[in-house]
Amino acid sequence: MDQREGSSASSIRDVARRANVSPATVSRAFSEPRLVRNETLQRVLAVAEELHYRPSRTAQSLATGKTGNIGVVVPDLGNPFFPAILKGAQARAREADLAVFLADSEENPRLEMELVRAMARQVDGVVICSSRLSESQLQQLRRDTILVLLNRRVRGVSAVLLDSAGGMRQAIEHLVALGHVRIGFLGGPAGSWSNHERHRGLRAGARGRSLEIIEFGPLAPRFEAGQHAADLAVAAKVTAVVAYNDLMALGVLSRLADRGIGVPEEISVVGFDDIPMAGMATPHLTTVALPLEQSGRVAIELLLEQLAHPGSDTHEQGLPAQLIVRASTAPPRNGARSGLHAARIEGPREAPAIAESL
Amino acid sequence: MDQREGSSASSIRDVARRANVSPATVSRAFSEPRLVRNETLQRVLAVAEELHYRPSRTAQSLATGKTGNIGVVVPDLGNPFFPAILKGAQARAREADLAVFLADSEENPRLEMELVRAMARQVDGVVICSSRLSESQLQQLRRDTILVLLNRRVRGVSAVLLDSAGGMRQAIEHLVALGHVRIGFLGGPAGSWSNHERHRGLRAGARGRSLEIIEFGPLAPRFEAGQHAADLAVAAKVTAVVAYNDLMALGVLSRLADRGIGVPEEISVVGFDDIPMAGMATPHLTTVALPLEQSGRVAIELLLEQLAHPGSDTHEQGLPAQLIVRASTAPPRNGARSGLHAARIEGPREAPAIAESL
DNA sequence: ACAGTTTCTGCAACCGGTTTCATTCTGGGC
DNA sequence: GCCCAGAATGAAACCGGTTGCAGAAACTGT
Repeated sequence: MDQREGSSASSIRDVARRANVSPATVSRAFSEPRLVRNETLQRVLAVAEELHYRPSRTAQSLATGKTGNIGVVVPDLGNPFFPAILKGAQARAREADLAVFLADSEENPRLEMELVRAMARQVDGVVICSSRLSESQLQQLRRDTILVLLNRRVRGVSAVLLDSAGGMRQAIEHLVALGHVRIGFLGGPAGSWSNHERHRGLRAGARGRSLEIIEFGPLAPRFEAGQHAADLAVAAKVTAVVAYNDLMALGVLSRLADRGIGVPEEISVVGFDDIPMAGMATPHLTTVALPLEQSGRVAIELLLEQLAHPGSDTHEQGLPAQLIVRASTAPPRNGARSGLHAARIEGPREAPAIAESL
Repeated sequence: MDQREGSSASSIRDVARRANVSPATVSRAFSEPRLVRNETLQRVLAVAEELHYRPSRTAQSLATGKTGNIGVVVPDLGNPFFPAILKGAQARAREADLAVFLADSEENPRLEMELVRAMARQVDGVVICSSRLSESQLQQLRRDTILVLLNRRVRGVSAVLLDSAGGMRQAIEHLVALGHVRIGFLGGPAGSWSNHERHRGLRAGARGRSLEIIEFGPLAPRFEAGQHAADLAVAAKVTAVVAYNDLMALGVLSRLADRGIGVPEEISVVGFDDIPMAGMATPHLTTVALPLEQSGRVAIELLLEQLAHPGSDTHEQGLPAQLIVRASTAPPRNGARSGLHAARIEGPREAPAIAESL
C-alpha cells in the first residue's frame, strides 16, 4: 500500500500511532513485554513487524546510559596472537548481545591512549590486550570507563593472565625429564612483558635443579633471529634449545636442517605459542600452547561481571598454558649427560618479585 | 574545588551554564567554531577543558543521523587473510575518524545476515569481506545500509576485487617461461569464490599454450591436503605444482622433502597468498602475494565515497596480485621438456563467463 | 453493586546533543 | 550620530527512545 521507500526507518511514534497506543507502550512492548496486556502486545508487535520497525540502539543508549557496545584494543592485528584472542572475545560478546568496537594501536602507547579515550564515550567497557601503557596511564583511563586487561596486571582492574611462566616451567621440566642438563634459551624482545614472564618461568623451572641455562638475546621474535641463534646455540654445545616463540623455534629448525644437524637426535627444540605452523614443521615442533581464544572469552566474562555489578571487586583470572609434546624433543645423545657437570647452577634462589615490570 | 567525582561526565548544558552561554553556542564551538566569536570560543573551550567535557557521540548520532561508525564483517578471524584486511581497513577508518565495529560470521550465512542487520542500525555503512550470502540476500541488506563488498561483486554495490585470477595467470606464465609443460594444480574448496577465481586464472594462463594441466581436488585448503596431494602429483609425473594456497604448498614441500624429492630440481612448487611462513620455508616458496592490507584501505575508501555522495555511482576497484619468485621454482630437468608432448592441450577456447558464481 | 486491588496505559520529562529561526550585537559607511 | 548589513547568540523544537508517576481499566471479594 504505502511503501514509502524514501522515508527513513520508522520510529517508535510511527508504530504507536498506527497501533493506537502511546510510544511508551511500544517501548515497553519491546523492553518489558510482561508489562503490557497480551492483546495490546500482539497488536503492537504486528504493526512493528509490518513497518519493519527496529528500535534504534543509539536512542536507547542515550536514554538508558548503557550503549550495549564494548571496545577491544590490540597492539597489532598482524600478530596472529591477537586475532585469536579477538575471535573468542567477539564470540562471547555476541552471546551477550554486545557489539564490539575494534582498534589497533600499532604498538603505539600514545595512540593506544587516544583510542581508549575515544572509545570510552561510546562503550560500556574496554578490553585492552597486552597494553603498552604505563600503570599510571591505565589508572587514568580507568576513570573514563570500565577496563579489563589481558596479560597485564594493575591495581583495581580485572584482568586475565595467560600463564606463560607456567608454560615455560613445563617446557623445562619436560627437557629435564628427558635428561637434558645444558639448555639454551633464546630470549625475546627486551622490554616485553611476555618475555619477562617467560623468563621468570624459565628460572622457576630451573630452580633447585642441576641445570645449566645458557641465555642468548635479547632477540627479535622472528624467524631470522632463530636461524641466527641456532648457530650460537650449537657453538655453545647445548643439547636443547627453548625459544621465546615458535617463529624463532622454526628458524632454529630451519637452520639446523641446513647444517645437517639432526633434530631431535642431536638437539631438542621447544617453541612457544603453538602457532598453526608449529605442527606442520619437520619435525613437528614441541611447543607450549596458550588458550588464546578462551582468554578472549574470559576477558569479556570479567567485563560483564563488572558491568552487572559496577564497583564490585575486580578479579584476576589466570589461564594455564599447556605443553604440547611433539617430535622435536628427545633425550640427549648418550655422553652429553655426563659431560660438563653442573659447571654453573642456575636458579638457586627465589625468583625476583613478580611485580617489577607491571 | 568542586570536583564532584560521583556525578557522571559533564554535558553540554553544564558547560553552557558555567560559561554563561547557551548550549547552542557550546555546540557550535565544537562543530563550527568559526560561527562563534573568538573571545566566546576561548571561554567555552576553557570551561570545557576544565570540566573534562567531551561531546557524546551517541547524542550526536541521534541528532545528526550520522553515527561515525562503520562495520566490518569477516567470515573467520582465524584465517590470517582477514586480520590483514582488517588491519588496513582499521587504519584507514581511523584516519577518517570512524570507529569500527567488528563481527565474525563464523562462515555462517544466517549469522552473517543477522550481524549485518544488527549493525545496520548503528553504523553508516558496512564492509563485508568474502560474503557467504546469496546475491538476493545482499540486495536485501543493501536497503538497510550502505554496503561495500570485498572479493565479491553484486549489482549496484561498490566492491574491491583482489585479482586472484591475474595472480594465477602470472604463476602459470612464470612456469611456462621456465619451460614447464606438464603442471599440476591442487584445487581448493569446491564452492569457494576464491577457488573459482584462481581456477579461472589458471585456464586463462594456459589458454593458447601447449600445456598440460593436471588437476587434483577439490581439496581442503590445508597443510595436510598438500602433503597428500604431493604424492598424487609425483605419481602424475608433473614437473611443477601450483597450489590453491600457501598452506597446501607448504604441505607439498614438506612431503617432498620427506620423500627425498628435490625442490626445485625435480619439481617446482608455487603457492598462493604469501603468508609469512612462505618466505621461511625451505626452499623459500615462490608464491602470489595479494595486497590485503591495501584492499582493506580501499574498501573504506569506497565506503567513504558512498557516504559523501549517497546514491552516487558505485565503483568496483580491482587490486593486482603479484607473483613473488623465490627459490621453489626452476626450469624442469632436461628431457622433461621433450617427453610427452602436447598430449592434452588445455585452455584452447574462451574462459566461461566471469559472472557465473557471483 | 461497590470498595479495594492489581494490571495497563498514557503523559510528560529527560538523555545530550544539533539546527532553524528570530533576536540582539557589532562595526562600517555616510 | 544614525542606519543597516552581517555576525553572534539564544530559544525552542527535534532526534528516538525510556521511565516515574498518576489515572484508567480490569479484576477481586463480598
